[in-house]
Amino acid sequence: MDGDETRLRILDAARSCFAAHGYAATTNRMIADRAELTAAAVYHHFGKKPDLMIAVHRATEELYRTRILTAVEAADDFVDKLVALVDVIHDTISNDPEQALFYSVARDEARRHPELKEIEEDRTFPQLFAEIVDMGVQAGVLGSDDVLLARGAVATVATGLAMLARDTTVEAHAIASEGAKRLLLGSLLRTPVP
Amino acid sequence: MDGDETRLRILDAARSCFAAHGYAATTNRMIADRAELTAAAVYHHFGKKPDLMIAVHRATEELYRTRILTAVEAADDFVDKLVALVDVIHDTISNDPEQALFYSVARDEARRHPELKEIEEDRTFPQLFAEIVDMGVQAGVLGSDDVLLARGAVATVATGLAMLARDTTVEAHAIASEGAKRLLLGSLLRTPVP
Amino acid sequence: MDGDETRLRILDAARSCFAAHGYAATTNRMIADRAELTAAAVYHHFGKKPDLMIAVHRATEELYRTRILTAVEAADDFVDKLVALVDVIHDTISNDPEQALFYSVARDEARRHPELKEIEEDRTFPQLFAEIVDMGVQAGVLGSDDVLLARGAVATVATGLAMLARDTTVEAHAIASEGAKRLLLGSLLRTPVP
Amino acid sequence: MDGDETRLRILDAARSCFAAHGYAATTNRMIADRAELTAAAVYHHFGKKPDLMIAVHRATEELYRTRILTAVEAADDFVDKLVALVDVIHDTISNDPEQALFYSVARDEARRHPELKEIEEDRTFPQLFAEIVDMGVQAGVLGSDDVLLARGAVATVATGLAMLARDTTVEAHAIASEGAKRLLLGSLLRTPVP
DNA sequence: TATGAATGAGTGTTCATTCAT
DNA sequence: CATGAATGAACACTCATTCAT
Repeated sequence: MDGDETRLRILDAARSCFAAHGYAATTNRMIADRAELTAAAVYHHFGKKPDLMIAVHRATEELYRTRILTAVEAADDFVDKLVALVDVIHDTISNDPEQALFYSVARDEARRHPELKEIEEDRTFPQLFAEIVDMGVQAGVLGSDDVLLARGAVATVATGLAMLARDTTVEAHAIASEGAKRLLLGSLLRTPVP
Repeated sequence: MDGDETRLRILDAARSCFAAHGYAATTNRMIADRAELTAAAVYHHFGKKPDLMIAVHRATEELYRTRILTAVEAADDFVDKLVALVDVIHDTISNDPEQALFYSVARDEARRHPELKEIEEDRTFPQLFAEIVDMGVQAGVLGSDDVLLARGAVATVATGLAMLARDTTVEAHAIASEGAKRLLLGSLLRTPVP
Repeated sequence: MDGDETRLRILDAARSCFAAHGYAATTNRMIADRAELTAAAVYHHFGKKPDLMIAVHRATEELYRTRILTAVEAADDFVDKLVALVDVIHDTISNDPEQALFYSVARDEARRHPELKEIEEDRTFPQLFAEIVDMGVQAGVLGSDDVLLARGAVATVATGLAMLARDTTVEAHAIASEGAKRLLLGSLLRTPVP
Repeated sequence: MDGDETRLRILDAARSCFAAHGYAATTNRMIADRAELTAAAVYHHFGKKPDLMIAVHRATEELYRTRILTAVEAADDFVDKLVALVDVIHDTISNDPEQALFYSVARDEARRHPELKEIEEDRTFPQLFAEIVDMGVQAGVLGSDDVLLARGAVATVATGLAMLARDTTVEAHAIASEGAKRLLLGSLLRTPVP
């Protein structure tokens, strides 16, 4: 029996359950059933419940991070990088809304349950956004005194898009994404966009 | 041993706990401890856990509704009514952020737990906003064909302010409230605001 | 408010509930509801649960005892007394089967719950039957060496009729009663019945 | 940690407790203690309380059915089959009176608790008796128009013997069994028994 | 006389977790 | 790698009982 594939099945199942029912209301059996396994098997692979939650969070974040970085690095111009950033966020959310839902649920639950503090303290996205903003500084399109402001702006827009996904249709989200692009391009960059 | 006062203490305690820990993670003992009572006493007054949650929700809503209606009706002009609406929302949220937090948590949990469907189906706020918008129509400041649009706008702004309260400082919320006023006045009314 | 009538209402309600659900499964609230009172009121009149059960038992027995004695004493001949005995048992059971049911349930439960030992130790019926048999001895129709045997026979027939009532129709019970008369008259008495 | 043996221990413990205290007064911890286990372990094997009660009932019935059928089929003549039937009932009851007690308690409780309706609806014994009576018809010793009557007679005698066991000594039960045989043989069969 | 408020002890049940296999 | 058996701690909820009013 393939261990890696099993781990993936468990992660998937756990993400669905946590997203749908929250941390406290999700039982190990629910996850195990969904993954077509025993609860003991879940333990074998991920240990205790908070560990599993953290693992799902890490996996989700890792996936996001890779996708975003890849997309941003593929774009040449910094302007294109920002556009690519918003696009990849929108695409990811649209293709798998459950992941976005899990992500925001995880943030909520981390605030409540001390055992999840690793999630609360996680800095993946701030760091990622800082890296992206730094690209702009190095390209000379962003003033170094605007760095903090710019990071905040990128974070706000990204978080906003993620939150929006909880109640919005795909179409509305697409429109919001367009708006987000305008916002980022228009207000952040020195050189006005044609 | 005053029944009414005890009921209030339980409602308060329950609101705090549900807001802080969510529905599933809140135990009846937590609530009882906070209200300085036994868990059995909570049952004596409110019955089962979902009933208590619903009671808290109803009480919160009732309070909001009364406050908002009173404030709006006290204002003469429709423009003043809108201003009063935003102000009272901001004041309420600033003075007791826990209530606002409970309110949004309740909505989230109602989606997850079928026993709470009474909360999900509650229409207090849409109706309230409809009433307010109707005042505008009767005052002649709102075209009757804009009614649905206006209701949506008011709802969006109100919900937005409530959500904002989850992560924002009081000052930032005050600023956002000002922005909200501009938005409502500028985009809804026939007669442009000077 | 009339205390005596209330006591009767409680006794009635309790008898029904105990008969229908047994001792353990009957709650004080059930009884109180049926008597249209509060559980605390039940306590006011009868004290703890076993006390109430015992009170119902005593009342039931007292009623039976009075009825039976009256009927038996009204008959002149000893033969007529035996006939009257069976008749009054049959009538009582047919008119209020719930009482008969309660009676046998009480016996069962007394064996299980030590708090009810007063019920188990009760000797009302054996004594009653002994009294009746003694009438036969004094009348010279029963030999004094047959006394124990006769008491046993009367007890068996009475108990049997009571038990029968749990699953039988009124008609069938009437027939069984006739049979019981034959049995008693034919096998107990010295002088053969014409 | 043998699952099957544990299940048997739980069934035994549960039968004892239900027989002694009735359904409502039997707690899961009592059963668990008697089986030298935790209450949670009982749940692991049998689920909820009614399920356990039903399982005990089924097991008891299954055992009875097998024993009776085996004994009856082993007898050649139909007369011998009837004798074997009474004998096996008497033996079973004498050897393990608790089982017989459980059986009658289960019937009583099933009438009271709707969750136990599976027990009330059970038709194992009527069917079994019907099968036995059919053997008599096929052997030509019973007229086909007496089938229903014969089934009733067998059922009555069997139930009577079971009920008798609740208050009688083994010796008295043995005598009653002899009487039961006479009754069945004398009144049911065409050919008179010598 | 009758009630509502309050409690402590318990009940059935669930669940995260461990462990031998 | 995966499972079934087992547990301890907890949870929602109930109930008999008391007491002040």
